[in-house]
Amino acid sequence: MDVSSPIRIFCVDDHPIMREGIATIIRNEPDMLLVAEAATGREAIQGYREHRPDITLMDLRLPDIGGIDAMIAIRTLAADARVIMLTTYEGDVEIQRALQAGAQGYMLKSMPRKQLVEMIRKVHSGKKSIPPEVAAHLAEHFGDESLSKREIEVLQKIAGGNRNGDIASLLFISEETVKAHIKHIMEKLGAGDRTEAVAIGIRRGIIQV
Amino acid sequence: MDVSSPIRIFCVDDHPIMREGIATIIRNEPDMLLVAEAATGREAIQGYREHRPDITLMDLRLPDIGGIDAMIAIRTLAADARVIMLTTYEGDVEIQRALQAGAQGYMLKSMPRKQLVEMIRKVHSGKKSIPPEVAAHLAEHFGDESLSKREIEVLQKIAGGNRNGDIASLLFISEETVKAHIKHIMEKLGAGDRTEAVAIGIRRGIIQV
DNA sequence: CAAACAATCACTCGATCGGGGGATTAAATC
DNA sequence: GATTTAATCCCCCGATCGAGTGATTGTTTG
Repeated sequence: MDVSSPIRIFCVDDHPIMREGIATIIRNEPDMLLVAEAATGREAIQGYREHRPDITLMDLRLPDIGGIDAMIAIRTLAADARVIMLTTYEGDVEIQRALQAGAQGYMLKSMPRKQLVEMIRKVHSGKKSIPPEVAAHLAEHFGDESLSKREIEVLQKIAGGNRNGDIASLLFISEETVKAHIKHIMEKLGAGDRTEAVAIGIRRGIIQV
Repeated sequence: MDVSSPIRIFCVDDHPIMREGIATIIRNEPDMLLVAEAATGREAIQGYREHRPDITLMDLRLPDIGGIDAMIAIRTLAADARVIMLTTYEGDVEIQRALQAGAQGYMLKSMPRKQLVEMIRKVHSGKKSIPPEVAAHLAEHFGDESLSKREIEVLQKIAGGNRNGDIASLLFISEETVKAHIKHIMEKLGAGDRTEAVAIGIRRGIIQV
């Protein structure tokens, strides 16, 4: 291990206690250095620009700009940026989106310390890293058709208690079209009715509550 | 501050990183001492019995026995046990249940370090402590009628995509009774239809997804 | 270019839902 | 003992939903 150039780490999380924990873990690793912290997506982008860290640990849920969007912004201004998503489980859709958007690692907050530092080293060495627990969640819905933008929009309205006619008015389309969308949503999610579709959508992170 | 007898703290959380953060924060407070850690509800009860801490910091979501039930068990064997719930926001119903079950404090993981140590001192001195952010969530639904056991059961079935007839069979009651329950559920939650009732139930922590 | 997909709309029809009116019983609370 | 609440059941009926079976247009992709 090259002591002269430690892995420079940037930690983004809106929970101060969590940041404290990450800071302490990194402090105990001689080959790592925490160079900056951020609590929001905006701060994350700004902080990356300033510090140019080797590894960015990014929470998914942030107050202003979400973790995935912040990562996309960072990777736009530095395509080689290495980002590890560090979060509580949020539904397979979020994992998928994060990896598609270029995350090199996806770590659950419930995992042991050791696994975190191992993942940091692995990603720093240029490899991607997805723990088996995360991969399992991903595999569970692998190959499932994902909802289109419009379908998600409709599902969101359904969750709000809107009837088909209401949704039609809100989206400026006919009620028949709404029904077609709902049919597809139910098929894709494997739901028996609109209500189950909402429950599944929330569980899988497709819509927010 | 009496240096000879620090506040003895017991930390229960299934996230190792979070425990590390709490440990570090407490380590920096000269009048506090972390005497034990636990990662599950069962371990929490066992750990309390062994260490008899002054303050127990308890996460709401734990793998085996939930935080609230673990607290109830602890308070059964030591009625004067002081427990602070430390969690991400889970819905007002959880806060309410925790406080009703005897928690002396309710802290969100998104709050600053300082507030945590202040709460620990306050609760140790015998006061209850609920931060304004948490109180606001509580107030939002204060006075709302809560769902009965049966109603929650029905709501859970609705979320599973069951039709009224199915629910009737599953619960060995008539479909008319199911409809009566659903009517009450929608009234109490202020939902326009069964689907919105499910969305609200999930958001408020009444049913799990 | 063909194929696949997203998004739009139309018509029918039986099943399901939810509002409106009740009612009874048992348990808990006052 | 009176009141409240939970849980159960009944009938009627219009509104809504979801299945079935279509179609058109534009975009993306192999």
